[in-house]
Amino acid sequence: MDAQPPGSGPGPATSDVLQQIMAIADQSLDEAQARKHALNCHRMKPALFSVLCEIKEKTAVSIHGIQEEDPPHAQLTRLDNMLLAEGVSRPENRERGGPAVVAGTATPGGCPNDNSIEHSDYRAKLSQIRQIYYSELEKYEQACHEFTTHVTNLLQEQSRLRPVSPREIECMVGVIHSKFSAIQMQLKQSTCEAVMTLRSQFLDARRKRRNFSKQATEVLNEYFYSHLSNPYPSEEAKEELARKGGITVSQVSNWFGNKRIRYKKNMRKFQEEATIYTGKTVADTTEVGVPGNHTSCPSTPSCGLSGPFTLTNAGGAFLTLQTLASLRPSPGGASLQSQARGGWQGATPPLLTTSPAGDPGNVNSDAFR
DNA sequence: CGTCATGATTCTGC
DNA sequence: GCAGAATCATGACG
Repeated sequence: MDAQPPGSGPGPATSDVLQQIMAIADQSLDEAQARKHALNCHRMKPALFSVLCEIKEKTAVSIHGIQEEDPPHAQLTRLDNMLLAEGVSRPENRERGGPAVVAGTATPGGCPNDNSIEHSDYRAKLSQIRQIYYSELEKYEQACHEFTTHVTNLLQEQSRLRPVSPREIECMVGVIHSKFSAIQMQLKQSTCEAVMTLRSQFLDARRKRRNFSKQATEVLNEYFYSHLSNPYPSEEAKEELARKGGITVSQVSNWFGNKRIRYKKNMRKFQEEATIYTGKTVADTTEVGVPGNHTSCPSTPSCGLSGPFTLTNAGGAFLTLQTLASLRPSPGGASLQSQARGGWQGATPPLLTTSPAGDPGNVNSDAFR
C-alpha cells in the first residue's frame, strides 16, 4: 500500500495523502455526525449561511437554462410505437405524456403484416425478448427511483448547510430522470433491434422455398391419390404424413391445399401422376392383400373407404364412392365441413382415362370410366 | 433468361 | 378455424 512512486517523484508525498484519506475513512460515523452538529450549532452559522446565499445569488448560473433542454422525444415515441406494434410493450403503462398511441399507423414501412406471424418459434423468442425487456425496464425504474430518493434526501440534508432551493432539487431530479430515460431509450433501441433481427431471420426462413424431398412428395401423392374421393387428411393422418415425409404438419396442409386446387384446375395434367400413384398404391395394397393402402394411411379410418372399390366393378363405382364419401363419418371435422360444402365432390370426375392395365382394383380409374 | 413447377402466403367466404 | 382461390417467390430446367 505504501508503495512510493518509482523514481524520484518531486510531488507531495503520496503516502501522506493516502494516510489522510484513510483517516477520513477510519473516522466513525458518530464522529462525523458530531462535527456536523457542531457546525450547525456554531454561532456564526447564520451569518455564514447568508454570505453563501449572497455569493450564490451573484455567481449561480440561471437554473432554467439547464432544465428545459428536453429534446422533442420523437425518437423515444418512435421506439415506443415500434415496441407496441411489435407486441413487445403494452399500450398501458405509458406515463410519458406524449402522444403515446399512434401505433396503428406508426412504422408504416417497417412491419407490414404483423398478424401474419404466428409461428411458434417466433412467438417464443418474442416473448423471451419481452421478458428481458420488462425485467430490465423494471430494474432501471427501480434504480432511478432509488437514486432520486437518495439524491433528494442528500440535497435536503445539505440545504441546511448551503443554499439549495427546492427548485434546484427539482432540477437535479429532472437531470437524473433524463439520464435514466436515456438509458431506457438505449434499452428500447436494443429491444427493437433484437425484434427486427428476429423478424428478418424468420421472414428469410419462410421465404426460402425448398422443394420437398422425393420421399415426401411420394408419401403425399400416395395419400392424395389413394384418397382422391376425399383428399382431406385428418389431423392424425397429417401428422403421420409429416413424419414420413420429414416435413411439418402445416407443410402437409399447404401441400394438400395446393394439390386439391391445382388438381381440380387441371385434372388432365395430373392424370399421368395419378396413374403412377394409384397404380403404385394398388400394387402395394394387393401385395399385402389389404385394399386400404397401409403405407399411406395407417391410422386413418378413411383408409377403409377405398376398400369397397377394389371389389366393385368399374361401372357406377364412382357414384357409389361419392355417396359413400358423403355419408361416411369423416375422420376430421374439416373433411365433413368441406363435404358439406360440396367443395371437392364436383371436381373429382374425369380421373383416369387410361387405367393401369390389369388393375381392376384401381379405385380412381375404375371410379370414373 | 424465360418458363414452368411448386411451396408459401394472403384474402375471402363460410 | 378451415378450405378455396389468387398470388407471390423461388427453384429447376431447357
